[in-house]
Amino acid sequence: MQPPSNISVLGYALLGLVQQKPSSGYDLRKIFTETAMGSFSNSPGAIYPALERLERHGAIASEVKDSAGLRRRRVYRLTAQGKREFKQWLAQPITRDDVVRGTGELMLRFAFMEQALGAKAAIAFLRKLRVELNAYVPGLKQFLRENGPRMPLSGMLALDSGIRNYEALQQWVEYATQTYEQSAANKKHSSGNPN
Amino acid sequence: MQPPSNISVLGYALLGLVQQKPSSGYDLRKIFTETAMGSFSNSPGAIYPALERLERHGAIASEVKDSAGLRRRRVYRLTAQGKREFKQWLAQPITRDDVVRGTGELMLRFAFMEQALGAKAAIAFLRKLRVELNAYVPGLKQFLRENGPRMPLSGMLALDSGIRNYEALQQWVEYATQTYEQSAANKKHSSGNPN
DNA sequence: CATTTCATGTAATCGGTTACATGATTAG
DNA sequence: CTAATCATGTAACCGATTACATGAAATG
Repeated sequence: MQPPSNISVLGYALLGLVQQKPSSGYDLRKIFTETAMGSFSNSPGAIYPALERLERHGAIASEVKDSAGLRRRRVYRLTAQGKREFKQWLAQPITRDDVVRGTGELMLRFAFMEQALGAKAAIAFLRKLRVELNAYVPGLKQFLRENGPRMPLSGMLALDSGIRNYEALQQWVEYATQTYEQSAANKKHSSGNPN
Repeated sequence: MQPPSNISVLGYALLGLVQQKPSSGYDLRKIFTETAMGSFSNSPGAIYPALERLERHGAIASEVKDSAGLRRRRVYRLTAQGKREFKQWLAQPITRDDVVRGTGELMLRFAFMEQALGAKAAIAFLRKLRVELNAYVPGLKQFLRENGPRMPLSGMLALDSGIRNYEALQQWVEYATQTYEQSAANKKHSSGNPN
């Protein structure tokens, strides 16, 4: 239990992916280049050291596989400790800072949330996100109303773009909440906190 | 004319701000904490070294002012070279990577564009952004259609959120374009490339 | 057989984070 | 006089970027 987890966002992204499926560094790089997770670096100089750090930290463990004529691959899987730390990261309360700093990390957390914490946690996350957005967005709009006229047109528009982003996020929160409630209604079992 | 400009995004944000108005490090920190530019770090350990680098690089110049009982302030202004490099950054063609990596930097560029390059450049920027978005977004939607059903619900929704962001941006591009065309029509002069 | 793709690394550099330090000025 | 705010720094650390290196297997 090293000095309290200093895992970077990239680190958590990697944890989430190896949790879904044990993977090699190469697999993970491919995910970053080929799927919609392109906001992360796919460079070997980022991923391989990050994996090494996570392994040293005890969050993942590796095993070299030499299967069937293919080149040797070092496959990582999540350890029990890693799962614990990953869940902790997911379960963090949403802060205003999370919303200000950009919603990328929040979305990353949400993307992995259902699998790791269950549907109930995902719904609670959405509820809290709605609250934070409702607390934050009106201030932005007010700022635009008050200062917009005095700003250069492009500056004002850039700010407007940011606001529209948050508004789109608000709408998404409603949509996502509905989707979850429907899905919870459809299958009557659902959503106990999975191991 | 040092090794070709290695200015960071924060660096360009600072250039843009001191271009609008010569400022001290403290002024700039306040802007990052108090206005909607909160995505940038307001920590002294980020800003003061960044200003020093920019000055060493020759993009800004400083002057210590001791005006009227206040504490000494080191006020930075943009140099001719700095203005040149700043414009270069603004005038860069929009790449697909700019769109994939996140639209924050693009918006920062747009926010400063009118003042530094004129309305025509801003309109051209919007046109190019529209093209890039039209080239990128359909692929994302297709990916969602094809893989969504097989993804965990929260993963699918997170992807959907990203797409909605891009769609909101597309709508904003239309709105911003119209706004600029109106504003260009209103004042018949407008939009020659300012010095 | 040559080239591409698979797959994992390594080294230099550098910017940002965190935390601490310092002094001057204003407010209560 | 004390506390808060103004204002500028500094130092340790660390993660990401960039670029290079290597070598094996598959492809043409």
